[in-house]
Amino acid sequence: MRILKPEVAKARKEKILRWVVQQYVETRRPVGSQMIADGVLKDVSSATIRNIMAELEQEGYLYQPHTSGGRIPTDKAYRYYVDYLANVQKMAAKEREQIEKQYDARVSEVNNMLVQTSRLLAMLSGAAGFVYTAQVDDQRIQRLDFIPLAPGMMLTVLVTESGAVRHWPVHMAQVISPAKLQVLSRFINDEIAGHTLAEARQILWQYLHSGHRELAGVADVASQVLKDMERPQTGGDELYVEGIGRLLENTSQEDYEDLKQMMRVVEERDRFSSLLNEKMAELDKNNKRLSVSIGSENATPELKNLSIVSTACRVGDKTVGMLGIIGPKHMEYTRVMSLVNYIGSLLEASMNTWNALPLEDEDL
Amino acid sequence: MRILKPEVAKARKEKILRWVVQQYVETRRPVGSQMIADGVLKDVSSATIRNIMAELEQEGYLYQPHTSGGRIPTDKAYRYYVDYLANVQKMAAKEREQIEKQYDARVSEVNNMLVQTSRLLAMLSGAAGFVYTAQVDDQRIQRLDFIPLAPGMMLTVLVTESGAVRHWPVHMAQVISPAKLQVLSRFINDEIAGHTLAEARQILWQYLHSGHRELAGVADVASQVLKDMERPQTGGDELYVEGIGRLLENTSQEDYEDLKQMMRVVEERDRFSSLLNEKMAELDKNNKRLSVSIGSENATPELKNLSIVSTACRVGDKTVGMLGIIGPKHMEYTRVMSLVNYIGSLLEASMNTWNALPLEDEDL
DNA sequence: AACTAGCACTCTAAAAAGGGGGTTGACAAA
DNA sequence: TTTGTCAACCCCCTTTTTAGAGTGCTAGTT
Repeated sequence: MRILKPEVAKARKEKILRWVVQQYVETRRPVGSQMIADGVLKDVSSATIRNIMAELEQEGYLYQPHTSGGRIPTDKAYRYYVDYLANVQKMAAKEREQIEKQYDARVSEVNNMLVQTSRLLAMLSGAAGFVYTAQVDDQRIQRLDFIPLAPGMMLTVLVTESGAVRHWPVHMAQVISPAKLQVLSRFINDEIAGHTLAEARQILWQYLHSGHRELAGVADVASQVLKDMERPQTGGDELYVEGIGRLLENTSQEDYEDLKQMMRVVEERDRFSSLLNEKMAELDKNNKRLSVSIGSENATPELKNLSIVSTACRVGDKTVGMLGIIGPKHMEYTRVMSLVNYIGSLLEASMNTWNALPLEDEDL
Repeated sequence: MRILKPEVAKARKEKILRWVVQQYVETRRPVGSQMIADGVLKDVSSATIRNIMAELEQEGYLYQPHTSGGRIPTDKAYRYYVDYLANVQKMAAKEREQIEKQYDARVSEVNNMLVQTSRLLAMLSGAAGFVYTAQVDDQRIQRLDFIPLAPGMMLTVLVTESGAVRHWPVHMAQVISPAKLQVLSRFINDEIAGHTLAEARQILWQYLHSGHRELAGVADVASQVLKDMERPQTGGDELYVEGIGRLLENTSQEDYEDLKQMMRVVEERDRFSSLLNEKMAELDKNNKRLSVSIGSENATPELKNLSIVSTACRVGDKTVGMLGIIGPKHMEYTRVMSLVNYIGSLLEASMNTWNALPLEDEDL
């Protein structure tokens, strides 16, 4: 009689778990003991494996969709797989290079960097890719300008340090002269560049109420602008999702229902963006970058059969957005994780170079 | 034997055709002679109807998916239905009112009018809604401004008369001072407001080459700007598509394949937008507003099982974009057509009020 | 104790078989 | 020109059968 050392037993168990996950991801069929015995544990009989699988089922890593006919991984299994088993491999250098080339080509050729990035994510992952830029409220402002459109109307244009541009029309109570707008714009940009929008409001409010002399002539306009800046949706967030079609293609009809539910969540942008905001906050708290939410780990029950792999984007010390992919629970986590990770770093680099060259004083 | 007057015969034929279309749209099942006899032509036997249907099949309006088991309308039948049989009914006043209320609520509350409009289209039609704004090349410009970001970089912001805003970053060969940008911006806006982008290029080029004195100090910047304005994608088009999820929900699994193909076309924005551009040109040529493309009438074979109902948006005498819905071939054309028509008029009105109040000279 | 072999049982997915319903074409009669 | 009738047809739905894969259990082996 042999007594198995605990480590050996554990290693074998993990090996089986990993194999079940990988096999299931690949074939989309429940995995049986026979298959494992034939495939990866040739020195052990299927009966033994059955016993171990029964244990794994007890512990909540596997379950049988029907009494007899193979087992499939639970969310807990995926989680374990992602955390312990899928060693986050660095991407092959040549693959990295190829991605970078595609990225550069897209970003330089077309102006909308974010859309292009989400498309690239979708293309390379075979799932849907998204890029999200958070509310600009607590991002540092690079410029804030006002473009006169009509006597009672102007366009406010805001540029953050990460290069995000927001613009929105503002109806003014009274007629304002472009000259005044220019004075105000210059004043504001001198004072608030580098501050967040929230701080900017504060600053402007103080100057206004202390009767700052530079603002004397334009107090009326300034107060209008301030009022506009206080509207809740000023500088709202932006969300791009691309490649839903690709997701449809890589998904069999069984998952049709899941996809419909996902679409419902994604198309109600608010739902999805608040989800991402939570993720962002959590990553910040734990000082991590990459987040993987598997099935029921998602806050939204509609996504219980999908997974989201995402990464935070930071400019300076601020998290300004997220990007990632959303796809079926049974995805190639290792590949997708490194992909998201890498493209995230590319986008982050783009955003950071954007404000690498601040305006010099003498230019102003 | 009775001899039927030709008009009567024709009327009956049309009645049957109309009924087949409507019935098929409603039930998604092939329509048989019995059903017609029971439903709408009670004074005629099913055998007679069979004969007439055989004729209709000969003429290419109906076809049988299998030898025995009802007939379904061909694209030609839908076309006939749309052109002659579906009298473009005006929407009921109370429905119009309701739509307008929703439209106003959305457009005033959130700043992105176009996204909101396409969502509304999707919601009310049960299909996917889209709004497209064409290249701004031949739209009249309201404003063209330059925002300095860094010594060698600025953001160009363009506002058309229809209120469309485009912005793109420009890398400058040399360092430019914001002061120069302002001079240039003022000059440009004085000269080109009301002209198209193409004309603006022309004008700027002439001034530059004739050594206009106002441009003397800023010639270097001006030539850079001109160069940028000549890039082909300057002021490209914009396309919003919303409600794909809704389309999924209202579509049975039979059409799964069609939807995937559609997604492929729509997600390759260029494909879809060039399609829309063709439609726009055609509408302009025939001086029409509403366009209905049924199945194989679409230029793209991938859309052979879908229909597009769209309408042109004009500001002044220029067509600046399109909007509409894309959905299954078997849709309620009458309803959708009047819906698209009406929402189109709402958006057009919004765009036209945008520039109702031009800046007065003394303000500049 | 740990593993294996074998067996009876379970369950599914796919194929095969069966029936009901509705349709068609043809033809003869009105 | 229209109608009534009828055999043949074909789809779709349900039921049955079959093959296959997997499981749990038990007794035996190492």
